[in-house]
Amino acid sequence: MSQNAPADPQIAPEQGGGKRQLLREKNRLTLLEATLDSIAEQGIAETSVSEIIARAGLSRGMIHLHFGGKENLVEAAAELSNQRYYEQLERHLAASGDRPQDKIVAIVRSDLSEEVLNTRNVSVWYAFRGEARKRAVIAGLSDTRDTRMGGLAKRSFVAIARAEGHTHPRAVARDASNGTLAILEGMWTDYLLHPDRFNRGDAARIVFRFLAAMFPAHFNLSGAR
Amino acid sequence: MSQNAPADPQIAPEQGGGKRQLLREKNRLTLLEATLDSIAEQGIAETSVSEIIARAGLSRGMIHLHFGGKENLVEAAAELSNQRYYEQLERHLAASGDRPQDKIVAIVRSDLSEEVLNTRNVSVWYAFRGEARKRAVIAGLSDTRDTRMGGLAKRSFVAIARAEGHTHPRAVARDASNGTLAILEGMWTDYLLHPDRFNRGDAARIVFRFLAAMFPAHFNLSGAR
Amino acid sequence: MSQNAPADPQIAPEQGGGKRQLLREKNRLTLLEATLDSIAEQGIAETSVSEIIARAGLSRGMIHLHFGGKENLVEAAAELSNQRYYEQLERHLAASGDRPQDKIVAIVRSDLSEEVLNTRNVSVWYAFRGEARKRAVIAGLSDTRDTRMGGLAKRSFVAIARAEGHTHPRAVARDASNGTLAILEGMWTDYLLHPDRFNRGDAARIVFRFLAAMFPAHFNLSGAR
Amino acid sequence: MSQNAPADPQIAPEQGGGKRQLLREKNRLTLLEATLDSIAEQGIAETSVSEIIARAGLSRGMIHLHFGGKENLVEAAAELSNQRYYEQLERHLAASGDRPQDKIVAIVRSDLSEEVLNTRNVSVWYAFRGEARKRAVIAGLSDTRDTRMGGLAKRSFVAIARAEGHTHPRAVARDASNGTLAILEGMWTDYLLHPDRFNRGDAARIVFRFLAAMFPAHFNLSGAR
DNA sequence: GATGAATGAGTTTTCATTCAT
DNA sequence: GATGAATGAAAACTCATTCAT
Repeated sequence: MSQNAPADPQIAPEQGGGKRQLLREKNRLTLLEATLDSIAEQGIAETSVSEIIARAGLSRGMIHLHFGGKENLVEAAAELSNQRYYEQLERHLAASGDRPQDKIVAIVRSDLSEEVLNTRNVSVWYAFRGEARKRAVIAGLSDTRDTRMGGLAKRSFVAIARAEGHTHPRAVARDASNGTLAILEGMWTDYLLHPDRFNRGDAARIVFRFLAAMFPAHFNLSGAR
Repeated sequence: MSQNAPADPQIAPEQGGGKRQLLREKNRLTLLEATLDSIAEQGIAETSVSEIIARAGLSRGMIHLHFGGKENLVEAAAELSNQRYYEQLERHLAASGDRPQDKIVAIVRSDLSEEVLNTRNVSVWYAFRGEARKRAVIAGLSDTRDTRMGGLAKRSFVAIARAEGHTHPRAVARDASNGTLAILEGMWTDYLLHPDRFNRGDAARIVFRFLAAMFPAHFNLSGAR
Repeated sequence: MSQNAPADPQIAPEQGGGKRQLLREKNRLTLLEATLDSIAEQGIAETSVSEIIARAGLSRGMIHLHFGGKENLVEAAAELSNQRYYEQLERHLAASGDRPQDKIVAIVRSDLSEEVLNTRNVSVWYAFRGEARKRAVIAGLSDTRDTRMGGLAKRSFVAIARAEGHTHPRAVARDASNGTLAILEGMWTDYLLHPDRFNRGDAARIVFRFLAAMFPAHFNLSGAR
Repeated sequence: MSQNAPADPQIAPEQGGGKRQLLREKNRLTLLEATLDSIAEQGIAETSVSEIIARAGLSRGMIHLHFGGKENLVEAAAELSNQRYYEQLERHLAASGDRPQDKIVAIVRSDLSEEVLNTRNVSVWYAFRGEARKRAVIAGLSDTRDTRMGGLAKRSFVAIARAEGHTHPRAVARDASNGTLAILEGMWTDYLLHPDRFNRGDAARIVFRFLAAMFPAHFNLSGAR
């Protein structure tokens, strides 16, 4: 039953708690990963406490010990998933050039990268979306996305639209920003429903097909100028 | 063994027969509507049999009498929702002009219309999406969408791309079709997460901003030429 | 659903009810047979009203119309089964000789005959036995068996024991009678548990092996002198 | 998915461990006894989970915790009942002499003893018999009986038949063995249907009346030479 | 008289949570 | 701190019976 029982905590009782603390953190993470795995594979409804602890190889009580209940655990898992999404985004942005079109390209590339757009993430993402209406915490995560990513995209597109000489650069930029993020959303749905026939290259080309049409001086089909 | 095979309503819906049959059909529909209401408001996980019958004002046994179980009921509800989506689409298509751009406009208008894109539908839609990975029937519904709607969109865009003189009209059309449907998907997500600040006009304008950029001879910001 | 619907009773409404009465009786019997079939194949617990009407091809209400409820139907089926058992026994007795050993042979032959000892009957019999403790009516049926068959067997053995010159013919006869009926019971159990390897000839030989040992002047291994 | 795999109690029943494990085992047994009581008094069909937990004074969930469902519980109860039957038999055999006729006497005595042949056991036994056709596990228990007990009886009778100078000792022994076990079966049925007028002495005498007739040098009416 | 849709009490089962060890 | 046996409310489902047609 407890083959994966964590190392005996009695081993170093007066060492200051450092090891203990580390173990705690490790168990916490194991539970979160097990939860995300289960949600990805079984869906939220099928993700029971028993399922989670079986995957984590930890004891039943641990969920309440660490998270105070299943609900909190699920929300923490949503937050973890969201946080990882942003870490990837920031990584891509950090590695990108400074021109506004570089930022847009980085956003698109990140959103379609294997690290972000994969079966597990997409499954988890849509499972949480299905819960968004009922769970404030989960709904809130998407807002963060809007704020951080939407703001950056919009600012970038304003610069691009100005450079392209549009008469109403702000209006164009707002639509371009919302539209780009919407297409990316749509690509995720496509991946969800057809993980086998989905193709990252095709997805990127579609996005840039639209962007190139709108801002020919800044984008082309290959993804970046 | 089920008490009654859930009678196939298709068998003899209009053979006169009478009040009995009609009432039966009405009850069936009441259950389906109650299920969709509950899914929209509580999510699939919270949609219990008790919840459904309380909303429907019908008896507990009826769910199993008509559908053979909760699972089948939920799937039938998904099918009903899907079917209604298509009815709206066909209505818009029937009322549209015959030019290819008219068809695209009809698709966009239908997808963003109040009858289709409303809180209830979007909630239900995303709840089902969260189940798609686990339920073949529900996943299948989206395929239908691809087939019927995707096919029409693609054919329309091929004609448009040719008329615009694109060198690779089929490739352009394929991307335009997938991209347009992807944006619409994204708009639905936007509506899901921000039903209050969502604006149909803005959404349509964003779509047509992209389409106008790509096919300036066929689309403009007002939605149709 | 009602493929086997009985002939329309409206056909001959004022013919004096003769046909109607006949149909009633036929439906009653169809229900009883369906009940016995179901009990034999599924056991009493699995024999639901739905199961019975599906087998009988009759309507749900009919059970209450004819028997006033499932319980009565099951008891009527038990009585029918019991009655048939006696019919076979009487047939064998009527066809037998008049000597006491002929009667014993007839009882044994009847009890081990294909018409009496077959899968359906044995299954039904043991299903009812399992209920005997709870259902007075069913328990009562076995008493009848004791009375009629036990009485005949005992009287026959008294004559046989006297003829064999036993010192306490009544005591011997009582034991021989009870013992013979007990062995036959045991043979039924054997058939229940091993219908494939059961052999009627072996069963008869075992009975007569015991009887021949006890009353060598009246019985031998071939079953009758 | 079950919350806990129903822990196999064989795994570590005597490893010290402690009160926890002991209590668990006690609860398991309490459930089994309550089940047997209920089956004996109400029959299998009336033995609901509610009935069992009311008798056991334990919680509803425990049945699924320990056995994974009612079906398994009933089968475990059948096994327990069977096992106890064998324990009594072995006890009688161990206390018996070594001569073959002593073994036969021990089998008969055990089968008719108060510890084995009592209202509860007989009711339970016949309830299970009624299920044998549907439940492989329960049917299998009777096979064990055949194997262990039938083998011993047959071997004993072969020795007896040889000593009595029978020309075909093996054939005689086989019939004597099957016949003896069949009579005992029949005695159980008699007890089931007439627990009040059943008399152990009479039952034993009937058995030995047959055996004495067949093997006069080895058996007499008092039960053993 | 016959039908079968409807009922709802009662069944089995699930599962987040608790808490003695 | 960690464990996992125990709990019991609530879930899905069954099914004999009723009764409008």
